[in-house]
Amino acid sequence: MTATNLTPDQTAELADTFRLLADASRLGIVAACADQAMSVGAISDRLGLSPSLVSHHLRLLRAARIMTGERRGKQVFYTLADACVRDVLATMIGHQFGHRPDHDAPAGKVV
Amino acid sequence: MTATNLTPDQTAELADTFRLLADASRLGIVAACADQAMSVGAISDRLGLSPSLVSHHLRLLRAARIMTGERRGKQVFYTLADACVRDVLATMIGHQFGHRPDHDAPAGKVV
DNA sequence: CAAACATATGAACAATTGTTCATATGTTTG
DNA sequence: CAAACATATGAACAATTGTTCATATGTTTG
Repeated sequence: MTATNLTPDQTAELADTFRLLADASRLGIVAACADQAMSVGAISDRLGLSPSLVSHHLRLLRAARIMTGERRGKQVFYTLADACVRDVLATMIGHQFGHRPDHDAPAGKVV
Repeated sequence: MTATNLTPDQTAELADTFRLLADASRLGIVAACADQAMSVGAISDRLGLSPSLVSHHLRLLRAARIMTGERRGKQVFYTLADACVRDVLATMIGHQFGHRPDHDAPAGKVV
């Protein structure tokens, strides 16, 4: 399946997945849990986000099956649900950083 | 560089990139141009989007250096700027499709 | 069982953003 | 140069969404 042949439905679904990675708080949560499972409180502390906010975001990530949570005592530990997002992150990190994107190129003259 | 060690700035920057892929119209444009350069009009026809809308989106994709345009006569042909997005798309398409995501899992009981 | 802790949820609001419509800019052809 | 075509841009609006605050649910410990 090549990227050119995506059905509108597949495109929309894929866009939905990207949308969940398209917020700094949420992406931070995902990245923080990429290597080891982390409790909500630990994520909250690490990223400096309120536990409530982290929980809200985790709900979205759970619903999209990007992350899963497992309760251990009072705490709930979250990890990436599968290798997919990890791979995407690895690809992005490998490419993205190195050439400065320097936002907002003048758009007038294209050529 | 592991995903866990992203600085807040890097996280925000990466999220910005994901945000551009997080809209069905824009992702459709990117996917359509993944294999060969396409004119604005051709993209517009293929996806059933107004030329104006396509142009607006292309401006964002250009500014983020995800796509580049080259004028040939009256038309401007667009392609992916580098292999990065192509790789990300390939990774996503490889993983994502096959296991139905079936949105909105009940969130109450985590375990 | 009550208290303390950890996480989850709902409502409300500000802010962002995708789309449309009208118009401008750039390019070729008669 | 005027007309026709292709693309780009700006303003305006509806809709989506991230965050906060208050409160609820779940779990352990005295």
